[in-house]
Amino acid sequence: MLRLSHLFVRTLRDDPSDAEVPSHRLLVRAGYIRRAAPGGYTWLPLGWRVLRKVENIVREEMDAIGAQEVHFPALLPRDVYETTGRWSEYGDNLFRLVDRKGADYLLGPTHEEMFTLLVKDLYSSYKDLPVSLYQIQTKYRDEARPRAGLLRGREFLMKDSYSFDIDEAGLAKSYNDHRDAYERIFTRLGLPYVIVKAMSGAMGGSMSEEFLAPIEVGEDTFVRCTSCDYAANTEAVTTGALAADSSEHPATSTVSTPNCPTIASLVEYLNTNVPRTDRTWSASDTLKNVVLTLRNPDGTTSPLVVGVPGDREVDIKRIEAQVSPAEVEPMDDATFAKHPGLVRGYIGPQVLGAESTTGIRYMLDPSVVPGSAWVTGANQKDTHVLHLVNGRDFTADGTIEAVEVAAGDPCPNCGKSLEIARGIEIGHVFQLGRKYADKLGLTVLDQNGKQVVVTMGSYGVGVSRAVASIAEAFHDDIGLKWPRAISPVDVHIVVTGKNGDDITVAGEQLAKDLEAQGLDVILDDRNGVSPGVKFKDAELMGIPTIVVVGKSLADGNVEVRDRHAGTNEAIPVASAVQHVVSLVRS
RNA sequence: CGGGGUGUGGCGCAGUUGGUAGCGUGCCUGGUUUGGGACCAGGAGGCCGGGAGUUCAAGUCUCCCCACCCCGACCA
Repeated sequence: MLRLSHLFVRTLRDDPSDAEVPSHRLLVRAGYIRRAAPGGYTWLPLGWRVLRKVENIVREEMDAIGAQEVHFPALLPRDVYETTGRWSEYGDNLFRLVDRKGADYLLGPTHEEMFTLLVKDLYSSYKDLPVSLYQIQTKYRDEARPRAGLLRGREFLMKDSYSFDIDEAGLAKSYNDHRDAYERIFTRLGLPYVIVKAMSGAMGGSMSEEFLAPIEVGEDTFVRCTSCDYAANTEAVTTGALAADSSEHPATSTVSTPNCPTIASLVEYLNTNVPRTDRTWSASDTLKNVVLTLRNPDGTTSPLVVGVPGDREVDIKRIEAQVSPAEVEPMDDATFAKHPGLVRGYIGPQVLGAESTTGIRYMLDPSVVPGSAWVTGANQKDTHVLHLVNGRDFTADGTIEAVEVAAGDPCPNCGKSLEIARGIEIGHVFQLGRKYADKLGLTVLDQNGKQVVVTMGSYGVGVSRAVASIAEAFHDDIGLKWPRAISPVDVHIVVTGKNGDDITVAGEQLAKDLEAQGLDVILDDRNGVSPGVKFKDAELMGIPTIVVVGKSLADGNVEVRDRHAGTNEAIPVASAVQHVVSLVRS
């Protein structure tokens, strides 16, 4: 029994000034967590209970698919991460330290290497596979900007697991097992989620999906279809097959377009001086050619021009996801000047492409379909060309998903309109493939005695982040509202009487009886605290069922309040225990 | 790393033209209260983020640094 007269907790009347998002504000105000360091939080007794409940649900579901828990040191030697190149590649986000002998160490941000080496250490036969291992441990990342309390810290609790299989079919099964387990985990937590397609990126895998809690304060932007069940991270959105433009277009013509440095001014000029007969020109008739620099992992760079419709923005992150591990940046002025074939503001595809005069690689967004006609730069100042047709008048080196996805874009699955939403990444399932096994030499002998490289999957759940996400999903102006599965206790009893009177005696008895039934109870037995304060605290702390033992005891009743529904029901004292037990167990 | 903001008792804040710090809340003691953050009285609690400077005198002015929050960049 947690007696509020002794529980180590202090609720705050005011919002802490450094907290912005609801989960952060309320978890601090209700006495669940305290900030202890930049991006680091102390878990107080109530918060610790919630965290452990989430952790246990995750653990049970991992065990249920046959995954086995292990525990690593947080302090890891440099050489392990050197082998995979991550000591340098991970960059500033890695916490590095030096021991007394001058040896380099790091605090684990994620544990692919450790798991891979652990399996290599012990297993060497196909007969040992498949196997899935997991850990629930604190991860350390030196985030550039920790924010939003628990949502992005520098130290956080995460469950990550890794599957090891001999072949693709095995990996697919391990992946699906984890995916199913994650669905069960988030369902049990009561946390709404959306599964979105994600980019596998530099990790070199294939299948990758994120579990997002659709919450406004989330940092991830994703799209979902308003009609079918398609959902994807914005970087991973693919454009559906678009029909080629088969219409007849006029021959190309060059026009003088003085003082038209922007798309808007160009369109205005055209409508005034070279109007179309069928309709007016618009930004979507223009082809915008964006000059980028590709920075390869070995340090070399190469230019890339991407063509998109003039009414659309370019999404560099989306491009980057497709050219990974290369990085993409806008071309700087100095580099631009080294390409005399490029005329700033008047770049056209006639001089672009591997076979062209400049030899600069040229890629088109798929929305620039074959056969479509465009207004674009004529590669000389103050001059544009009209009716330049893709395939007739120029050829690109290929297509690349380049435009910033916008609400209203067609769904690649069903063609209806997409919407944009925000979410918190609470889980990620991912087919890693053989990248780590290759680099670290994790092989086993197959049935023919031949060495084969093991294929891996990687699967994460942010445990501490899930606590914050649930707080985001379930709260109101006055406090938290925990789902039963992770509430720190089952029932919160408010006793409004004075020490030793009938009311406090009845409250004590009810608490004992409920506990005897196996329920966890908070008893607000504070003496000399006014009922109003007790009600406010109960609502702030957010236990789903609040029982008030107070003035209605005179009529033989207690009040049973539902924090989620906001209801208040008078229940006879005699049946109170049974009533509450059935509520909690339902 | 760029832009903006804030640092003053535990928490939330005020502090004017420079004159040696105050309010609310919380905490302690005594008393009165007890169904929606009660009341009275008396208390404890502050190196005003740090450093350097200007001045007879700095919370207040100047310079430098640090921390935190927000936006952006970044983010398995």
